[in-house]
Amino acid sequence: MVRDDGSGAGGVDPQKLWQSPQQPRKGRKPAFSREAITAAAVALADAEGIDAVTMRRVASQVGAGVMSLYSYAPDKETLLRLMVDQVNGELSPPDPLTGDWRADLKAIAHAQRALMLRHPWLPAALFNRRWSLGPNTLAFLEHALAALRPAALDGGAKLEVFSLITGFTARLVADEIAQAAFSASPELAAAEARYLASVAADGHHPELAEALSAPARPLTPDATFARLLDRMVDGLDAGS
Amino acid sequence: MVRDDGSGAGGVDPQKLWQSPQQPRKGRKPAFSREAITAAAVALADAEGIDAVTMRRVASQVGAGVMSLYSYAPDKETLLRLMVDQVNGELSPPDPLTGDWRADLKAIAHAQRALMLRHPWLPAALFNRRWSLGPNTLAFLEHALAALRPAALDGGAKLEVFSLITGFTARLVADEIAQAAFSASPELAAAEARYLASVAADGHHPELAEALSAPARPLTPDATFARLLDRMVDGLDAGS
DNA sequence: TGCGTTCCCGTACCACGTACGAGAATAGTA
DNA sequence: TACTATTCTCGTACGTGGTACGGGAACGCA
Repeated sequence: MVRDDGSGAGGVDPQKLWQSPQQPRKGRKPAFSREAITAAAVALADAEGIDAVTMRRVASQVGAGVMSLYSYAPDKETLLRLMVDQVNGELSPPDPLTGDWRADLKAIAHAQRALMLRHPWLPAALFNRRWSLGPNTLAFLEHALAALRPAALDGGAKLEVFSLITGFTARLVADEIAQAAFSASPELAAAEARYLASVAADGHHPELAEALSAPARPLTPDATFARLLDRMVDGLDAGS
Repeated sequence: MVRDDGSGAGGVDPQKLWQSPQQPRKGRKPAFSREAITAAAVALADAEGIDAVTMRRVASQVGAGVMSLYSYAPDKETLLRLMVDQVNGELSPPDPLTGDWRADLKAIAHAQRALMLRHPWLPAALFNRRWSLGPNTLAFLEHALAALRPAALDGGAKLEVFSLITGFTARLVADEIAQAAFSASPELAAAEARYLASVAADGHHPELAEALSAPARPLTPDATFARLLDRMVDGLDAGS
């Protein structure tokens, strides 16, 4: 079951998860691999959305029985964490650092945004579960911390900034994706527009009416993201 | 099924949902009410988490049969939207505006944070679904737009700022809640600490090792939120 | 060859959202 | 007062989901 809030606090010991004790020599040889299973799950999520990622469908995609998956991940929640870490691997190798930490931070955010657009389920997957620091995620975090080295921030603040930028990016990309899906359905968009028009006309929401009556700026999502990111990053270096 | 990404774009016409055509005079009288059902769902989510909100449990809580709920909400997704709008009603009446839009915006964010702490499922509920503008949400949005009136922003930018502040608050509160749940389990926290220590000691993550070795600042979540909020809001007024 | 170990996966259970449709309650009409 | 149309209630049932259980198959080693 997909956790919808922050409670529950994840259940698997990270050492058991990420630091596998290599192959023992005895017993039947594994017919599949954690990587292949995770890749199949990612492909499914990319193609049909996160709801398509069920244990049955992932299993059939890799040619395994359903319960075989449980030899590679103790539960579905863990499989989702593996998915997140696997796609984070696409962030390597990152752009080399320039020494300008603001510019480097922006480059990091842009790379994350591109990743999230490639895997539209990623923003929600990040929001819904606690950070799970697999090897790829750790590598990228390490890179981000290196980028922040010239900034006058202590360790905790650096981690905070990284989390903030990631969350900011996830939110904007989620909006962007939702907006795209929404606009793709003319009837839904029309219904929404009709509703907003009736609200604006009811006399109880003058500010909203005015905000909606402003001419829609033809800004691309890219421009909006870049502009807000600049604001946010430039606002970060005001001394504590 | 809980939507986990932004796709799917919600399915109910907002006019049908929010602008009910009052009571028709004919037919059997309703035994329950949308408000009571929503309140029961909210109470359940507050007490046991969002996963406890199932149609069966909500129904038994209000003393109804399961299928009776479908006379008041066409599906579970809609019930979740009703929940969000109902708790947004707790934001009224808001603090009066001072005319200092930055201060007013901060007050708005603090009110939202308090609401989210009271209803820990709210951040994820907001993140996972598209904005659903029920009457209470609209009233609060109207208030926020009024607060932004003195700012030199066009209509679209005001809406953007509101969305940004809400998302920022949701993210920090989600972290805060997750952290609290995590710390509440000594064994989980210990396992994580052990894992991080081993990562820091592996020699491949010097920046992370340094960041973690910094003495933990004894900052309260309140202070952290206030500090980051100040940075963010003060960074907003740099001209576009 | 046998044994211990590891992995594969068919079957089964329970919980979920919700479609269907029969029955009960109500208001308007004759 | 009957009749009827309308509106709501809710028991049953279906399909799908995660996953516990446990028997059997494949492998390394003695």
